[in-house]
Amino acid sequence: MVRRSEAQETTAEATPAERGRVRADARRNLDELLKAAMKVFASKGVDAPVRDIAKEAGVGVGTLYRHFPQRSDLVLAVCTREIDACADAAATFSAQLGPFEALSAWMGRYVEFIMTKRGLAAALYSGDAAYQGLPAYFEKRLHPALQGLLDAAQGAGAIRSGLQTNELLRAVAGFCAPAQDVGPEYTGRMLELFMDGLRYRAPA
Amino acid sequence: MVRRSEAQETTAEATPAERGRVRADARRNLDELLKAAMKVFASKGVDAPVRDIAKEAGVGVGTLYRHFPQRSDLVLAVCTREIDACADAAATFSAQLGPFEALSAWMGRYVEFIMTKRGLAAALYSGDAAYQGLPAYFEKRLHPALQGLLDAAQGAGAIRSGLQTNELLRAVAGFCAPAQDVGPEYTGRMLELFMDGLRYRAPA
DNA sequence: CATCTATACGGAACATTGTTCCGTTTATCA
DNA sequence: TGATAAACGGAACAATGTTCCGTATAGATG
Repeated sequence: MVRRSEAQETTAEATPAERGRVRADARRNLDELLKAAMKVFASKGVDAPVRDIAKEAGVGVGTLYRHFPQRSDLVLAVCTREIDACADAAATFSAQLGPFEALSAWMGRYVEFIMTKRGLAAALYSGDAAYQGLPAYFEKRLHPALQGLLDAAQGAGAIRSGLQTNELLRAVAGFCAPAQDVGPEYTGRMLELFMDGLRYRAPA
Repeated sequence: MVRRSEAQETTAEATPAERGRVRADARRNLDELLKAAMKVFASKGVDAPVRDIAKEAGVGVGTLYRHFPQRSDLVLAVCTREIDACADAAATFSAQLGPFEALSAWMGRYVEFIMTKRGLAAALYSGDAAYQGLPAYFEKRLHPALQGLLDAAQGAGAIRSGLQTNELLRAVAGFCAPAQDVGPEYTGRMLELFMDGLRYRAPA
């Protein structure tokens, strides 16, 4: 059980990637792999075979393992990427919509994110050391994103106050978890209910 | 994806086991397998290889599969058994200890149960159809067990009222989940804190 | 443009599992 | 004691993560 991707390198030699000179095909393949993994994970869950991902990316398994020494590294990379995307969507919605609509839209986006991660919760709770850092990253990126939206909506008097940001994230993720077989209408209805709850005792 | 262990048999023929005549060695091996699985799951987590369990039981894999057609059936059997044991402990504690002490002791027992199930949460959240029924069984057995202890302790004025039984079960399981590497002192301290909370505003 | 070399690539081969199959053993009964 | 249905053991198969190494190529150099 060796920890990879440590912060400090023990050798003085820098790898090519660290010197900033990466061959074009290498970078292209890395992108293809991430795209492919995102697609395959979404359709077959995070337990999908590596070979499927390599094939989808039009690449050999050797190449996959060159970029992601362990299967879990790939899962990690995809998750990080999608957490980032979800967090960044908050700013977009804020800029384009009113406070409550932005909040509501983001919650929908968040539910979408959770739903594409069938089996991820399993990995997180498995105690596998490879995923130890994920919950912290999840919190680090998603908490501020939601916090901003909540503050704006509360400032506008659109929703009640006294809400715990983390609890909202957890609750929504929670009621999505058992929704794997029941259709997407379920999560839609639940989220709507939830959002209505938020504005039930709103000042305005 | 065929559902096994259906309630109704499609054929009129009854298997020997159903007629009540089971060979002695078969029953003995089944017991050995369950004991072995409990031990191996506890030490290596529920992802332990079937071969390890068969070896621990002193039995071939064929025999294991004769009794448990799928790996998940064995996991299921062990879980059911341990849920039962945990639920039954409530009555024992009630009979031997005072209301609060019984509650406290059972909570300790419950934490112990949760902790031995490293990786079980993963299985539960994985969406694997084999484990669909487990959460319901968990609730069915553990909720009444805790409810009785709470009622007794509340009746004696030892703890506050207005508690949601399911929430307590969930919360305790929740703070045990991330405790896989940190020593058992952590869960001990947390549970103590938790129990103190329960009696903080107690009538007596 | 030709050549050279570090880097990356592909996929066969290996290791670790879950699962099946079938020849052998044995408990039970007459 | 012999017959036989039931159970047993473990080799063999299949799926999947991971490693290895011969081959191809991007990019630098002359």
